[in-house]
Amino acid sequence: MRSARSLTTIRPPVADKRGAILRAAIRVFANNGYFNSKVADIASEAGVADGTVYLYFKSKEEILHSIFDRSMEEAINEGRKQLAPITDPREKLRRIALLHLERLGSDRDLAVVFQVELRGSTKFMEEFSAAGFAEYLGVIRSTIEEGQQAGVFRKELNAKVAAKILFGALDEMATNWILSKRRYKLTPMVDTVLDIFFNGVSVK
Amino acid sequence: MRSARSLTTIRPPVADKRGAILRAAIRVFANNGYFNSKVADIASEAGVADGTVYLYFKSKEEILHSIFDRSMEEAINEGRKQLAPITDPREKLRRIALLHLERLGSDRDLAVVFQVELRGSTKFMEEFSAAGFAEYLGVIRSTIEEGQQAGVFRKELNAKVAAKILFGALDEMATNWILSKRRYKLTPMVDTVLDIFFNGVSVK
Amino acid sequence: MRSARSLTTIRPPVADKRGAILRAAIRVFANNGYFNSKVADIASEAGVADGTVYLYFKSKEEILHSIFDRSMEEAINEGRKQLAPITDPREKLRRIALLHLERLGSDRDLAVVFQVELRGSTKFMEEFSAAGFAEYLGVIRSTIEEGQQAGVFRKELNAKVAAKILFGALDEMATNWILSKRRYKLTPMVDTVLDIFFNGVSVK
Amino acid sequence: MRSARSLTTIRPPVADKRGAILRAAIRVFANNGYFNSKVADIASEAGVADGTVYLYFKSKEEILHSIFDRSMEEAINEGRKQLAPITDPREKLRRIALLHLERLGSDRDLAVVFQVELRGSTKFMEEFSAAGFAEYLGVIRSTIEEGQQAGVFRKELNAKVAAKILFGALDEMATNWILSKRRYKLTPMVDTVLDIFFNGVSVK
DNA sequence: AATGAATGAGCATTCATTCAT
DNA sequence: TATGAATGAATGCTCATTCAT
Repeated sequence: MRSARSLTTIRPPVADKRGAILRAAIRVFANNGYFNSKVADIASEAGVADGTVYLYFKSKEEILHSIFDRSMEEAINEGRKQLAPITDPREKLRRIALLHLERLGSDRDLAVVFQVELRGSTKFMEEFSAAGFAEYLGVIRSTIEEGQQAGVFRKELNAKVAAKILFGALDEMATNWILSKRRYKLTPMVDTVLDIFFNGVSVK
Repeated sequence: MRSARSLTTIRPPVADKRGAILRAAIRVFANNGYFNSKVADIASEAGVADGTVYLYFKSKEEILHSIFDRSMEEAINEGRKQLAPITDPREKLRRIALLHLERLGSDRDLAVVFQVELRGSTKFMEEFSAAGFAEYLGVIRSTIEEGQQAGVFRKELNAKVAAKILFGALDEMATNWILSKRRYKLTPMVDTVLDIFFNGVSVK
Repeated sequence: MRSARSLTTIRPPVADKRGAILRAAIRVFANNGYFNSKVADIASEAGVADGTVYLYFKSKEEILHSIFDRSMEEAINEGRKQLAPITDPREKLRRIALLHLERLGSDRDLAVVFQVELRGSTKFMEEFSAAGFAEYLGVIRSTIEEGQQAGVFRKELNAKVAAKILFGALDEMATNWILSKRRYKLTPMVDTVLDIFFNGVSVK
Repeated sequence: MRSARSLTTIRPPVADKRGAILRAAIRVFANNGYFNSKVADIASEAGVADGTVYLYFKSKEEILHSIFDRSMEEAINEGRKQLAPITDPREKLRRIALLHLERLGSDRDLAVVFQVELRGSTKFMEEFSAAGFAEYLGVIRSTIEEGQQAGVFRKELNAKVAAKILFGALDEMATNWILSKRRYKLTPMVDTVLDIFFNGVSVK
């Protein structure tokens, strides 16, 4: 009996296999790139058999999508929670920027997947754009509009374009941080970005 | 005389095969993505045999690199020429931004390759970053520094970070333009970007 | 009970896939030559998918090596067993020669691979020479030396050269047998070869 | 006129291009093996353009055949000349063996082609066997028969098999010499081979 | 649910050969 | 004769996916 039981118990109870596979995929994609990563690599990194991957994901591509979806969902939920009590548009944008860089800065592998691997296909980029990203940009945009309404940001500015500018700046900070050989903290970049951005969009 | 002439004209004057292959590759990569593009597709698009591709390029990957190299070289040469006579830092930056968006805006396929396909591999991104891109960022940065020296831009700003912000904003304009379903002119975005950026970095 | 058994038997018992592939390769190589044989041919001859070949062998070349290795190992094991009880040097050599021609004579395809395909590359020949072949020649040689010690073979002869002569003679018998259009028994050739060889090396 | 003339003369007068290509092929085949040798390699080694090769040979395979044919023809002509004045069967065999090893021993590359490259295809081996080789073996055989008639070689021996034995021994000497790392003279091996062979076949 | 052996479509690259000059 | 750019058929190997156990 004991032997039978131990046989089952020897293997660590990888309870959340889906999660394990997803985490493994992030690591593998970050190291080799999506197209150069083999499903077998992901499986072995996750400690499961090749076939098991297909019990949780329909295809290799779906894994990439799931990484994006899950991360965006987490980020958006966390974002909503943190933004809820804030009313000052400037403060809101600061929080958004901070969350943006904190999230990427705290998980380099995930950041690589987001900044590099997810960009490698127009197909994905289009969906990406259509899905979570548009929503994200929308949040920035309406916060800017709030600021315009409140009279702190210049009314003549196109809020959508301004939102893209802020996003583009943050995005570039993240990409540069990943590619840089030097190791520095990503979050502090928020200050310069917002210094320039706020000066740029504020009413004098 | 005519016959002699027609002899030369019979076969379509694919004189510049290397160029033809490069142009074909841009189209094919833009449509299918680098990894989903077959060398055979490029060859047939260029109107040459599969093997001919390998007379001009060592590998599929080298084609991608060559696209980048050739385009960057052109852009840099053109840039130098246009920037030479300009002394005002603001004007210089405007010219840079204009060239940036004009170039991408005038060749959607090339833009797709630059904004999407070239981003899909850390390996390439690192080289990219190391090579032309670093130089490009350097030009923006030193122009900003000139502005700081001249007393038009705030001295306390980190010029390198400011350069990244400007680049990131322009880059995002380009990426959004590509992914957008709506067809609009890319170049005019320069105005908003610079409006905000200049207000952001200028001494009051 | 029977059903359980039949479950196992339904799929043709290609139990030993590795062995099946090896046997198929011998047939294919013998018919087309190594360089003209496609991995796909081997796979289909073995009744497996192309990719399956690569589950058992790293490359086409490794298949050729494995054929050699496995056959040599078998031959050497069988040889050791049969030679062990024999003490008379002449008798030993006769046994060696017999085994040599019996083995090749009983599997024409294998013989073709050994006599023809394995010869077609200096690279392989060198390894071949370095590996099993040198050992094989060494056995013949030391048996001849035993005979010299025992006073039955002429002491002034270079045993190594004598060994090569015997091997060369046997090898030629095998090659001729393969290439001949006529079908005859290979083993009996041993008698003439040894008649001449023994007369040639013996003390009068 | 002078200019016209010099134009023709500038290029070194590779008068015998066919021969040059053949010699180049021997070198290339010996170094890389027939299947790994590219026609382009042969052309460049011969100092001609790729296409030129096809003005003298129908195909890559024909080059290999021509190497064999030309060498055999030379060998046979030389052999006939040298054997003509000899009447003693023993002396004749000695001359044959000597010519055999001298020829191979004096041109390692050619030897490699003969001992290794030409063996790599059953197809060729069969033609080889049918063509020059059968004739060669026939000469040895009839010389042995002369010896039997003359009462110096044992009448009960099968002359054809005896011929193969001698050939096999010489062939093995050549192959071993090629593959050996040590550098030694090939021709002296004739002595041991014939010592053993003559003792083996002679009437006591 | 889990396994991992088996599958087979897919593709970059090579190279013998041709042919316009 | 000679050239060498162009051709395009040919193939070893990979890897996402399936499925019998």
